[in-house]
Amino acid sequence: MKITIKDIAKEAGVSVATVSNVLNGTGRVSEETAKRIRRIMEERNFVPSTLARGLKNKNTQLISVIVPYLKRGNFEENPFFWQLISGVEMGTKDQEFNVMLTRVDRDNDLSFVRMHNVDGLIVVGIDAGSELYRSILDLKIPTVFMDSYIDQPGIYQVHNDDLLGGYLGTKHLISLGHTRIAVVAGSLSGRGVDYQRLLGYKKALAEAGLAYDERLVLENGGTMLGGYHAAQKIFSLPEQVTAAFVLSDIGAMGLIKGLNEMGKRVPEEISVVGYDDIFYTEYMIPSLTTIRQDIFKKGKTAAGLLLAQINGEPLPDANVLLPVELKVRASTARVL
Amino acid sequence: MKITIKDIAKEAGVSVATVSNVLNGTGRVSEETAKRIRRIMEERNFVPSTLARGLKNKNTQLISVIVPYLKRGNFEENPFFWQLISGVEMGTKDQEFNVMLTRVDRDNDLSFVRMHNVDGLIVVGIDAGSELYRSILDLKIPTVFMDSYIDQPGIYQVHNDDLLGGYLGTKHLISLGHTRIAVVAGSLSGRGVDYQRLLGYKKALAEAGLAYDERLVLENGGTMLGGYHAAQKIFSLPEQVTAAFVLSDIGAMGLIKGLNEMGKRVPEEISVVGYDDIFYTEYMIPSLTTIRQDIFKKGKTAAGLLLAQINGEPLPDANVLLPVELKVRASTARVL
DNA sequence: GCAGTTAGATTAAACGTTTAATCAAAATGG
DNA sequence: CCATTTTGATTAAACGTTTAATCTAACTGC
Repeated sequence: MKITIKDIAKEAGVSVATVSNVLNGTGRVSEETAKRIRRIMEERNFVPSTLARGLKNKNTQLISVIVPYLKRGNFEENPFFWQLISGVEMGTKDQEFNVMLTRVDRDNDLSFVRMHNVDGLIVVGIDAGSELYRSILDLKIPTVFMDSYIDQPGIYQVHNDDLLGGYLGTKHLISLGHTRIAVVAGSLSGRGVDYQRLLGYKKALAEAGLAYDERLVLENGGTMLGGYHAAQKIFSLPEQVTAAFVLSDIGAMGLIKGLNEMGKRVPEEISVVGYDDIFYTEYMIPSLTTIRQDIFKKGKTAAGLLLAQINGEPLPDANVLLPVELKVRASTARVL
Repeated sequence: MKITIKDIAKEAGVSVATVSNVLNGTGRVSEETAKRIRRIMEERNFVPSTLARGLKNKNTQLISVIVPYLKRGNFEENPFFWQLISGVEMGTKDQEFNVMLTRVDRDNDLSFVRMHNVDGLIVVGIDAGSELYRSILDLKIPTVFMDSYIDQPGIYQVHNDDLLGGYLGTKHLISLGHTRIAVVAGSLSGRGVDYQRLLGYKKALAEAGLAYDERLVLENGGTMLGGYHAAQKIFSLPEQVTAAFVLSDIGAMGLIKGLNEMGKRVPEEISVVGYDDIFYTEYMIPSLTTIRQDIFKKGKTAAGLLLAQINGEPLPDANVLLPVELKVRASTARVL
């Protein structure tokens, strides 16, 4: 049924080794024979089995993106991840790698990596203190970490400048006259992206001579629903805030909806800044002021780093920091 | 390095065949030996190589979802696909299948299927007249088609009741007093979902004694931007419409944004109905009246059908029709 | 006590590649 | 013209499994 190297060899009247050699450009094969073999492969529509190849030389052209601990829905609702994965996919395509989708649950089960002999891993937003992190390192396969701020040498990492992002968003609000600015973070446990962004927030406050008030910092789990519920919380704060910096666009979407239902007008009564610049920001009503990070590019960069690692190429930099940018749209306004 | 069946065999003092037998529950192995082997496998954290397995018995526990011809961005922006893929993933997980992500471009390159010995395919929204469709059938591997309305026996298919969806959305608008209802379809070439939904639209019109006016039917390519641009088009129609039925929520999002910018108020001046019920419908402003199809379930169903096919189980039905439901929210109102 | 069955294992081939080790013939050089 | 090198190929082992074919010893029934 399936056409193998053996069939090609027989038809060309050579040994399988010769076919393998033209396939890989190894060994010595006369141009004449090579041409003939190539023609036959073309005709017969031959595709070498990655399985057999992988078995022999331990590579499968398969990489996997791991997004730890995200509950169902929680993962799907956030375009961030999809843009990321899409970027990864694009970054691997030219080298004929394929991307396997894997959600790793609390069970920390990574057996799929060895089962499928995955060549490399891209891990998003993991806590360096977690058991999963240890397990991943134990696999000893090429890995690129993303959005994890791991403080350990020899680890390949990709980040956007989260501190700067936190700073820019806050500064923008301050420049509009806001002084009481709530922060709605996804999760502040660990030393991840939100922690960095909060550092940026603090920095901007300090620069403007404003005091940091931790009561203004909320957590929403990075979900729409969390953002939605944050609306009420924001108005039960000790002192009235005039702006909110939500550390995900998805959360901002929920928050604005909540505010809307409470009769609070954005941006007239309260300004909102998001984070990520997902597809929908321009289409939201009002369109969302946000911190843009090029997620697609981030995915592509991580893929590049991973493939270089897999191919044993010398890496220019093991720690890539990508830029962020403030996108001012209609959800922020000068304070009255 | 990697621990194989051979290592287990040696440690247990048996042959590899015996280990393989306890692994698969085949052959005859005394309970005593089996226990010992199982313990050693546990201790050594043994994971059998899917590669070697696949090579021997031609299955790889790998399936692939194919979404044909979607341009970059166009794919990522629509949560429909992610929900679908997520559903597929969930539907395969218990059987230890993994999902490979593959975007097939105009080049119709399906070589990854044979390269990785993919066990089965889920194909979304393909045109039965296309070359790609032929190529897929030529692969002769288990396949489930989704949203494709293929008129050919022996093909496994999953749909939501698109005709009913088109009917319900239209009827809802009619019941609110609307008589001039624009349709913004993604693409009406071919006999796909939008065609079916349009049939439903026509049916509802006919039932209400309203004439079908094809000038009211627009195409937006199923994108946000397309929906956005449709806003102007709608107001250049020969006669004023009071409602729009957009055949994707994403498109509706764009349309509402466009209307908003034109100073048209939704739903006061124009009602909008979407289609899909993606995550964001409840969070949109106004929240979107739409036709709900359980996309996640659709993915899961397709996965079930595919796995049954792969496992050679008798299939209850090769043509599954899932229900749809009208979700009335805030984007539709009685005509003035 | 013996033929026949059964339980519990082993052997070896096969899956589709790659690759190191060989080999034969042709080309080269002095 | 012979020894050496080069060219163009082949052979065979290996990768980690599965599985049909065997084999041996123990058990069964009469």
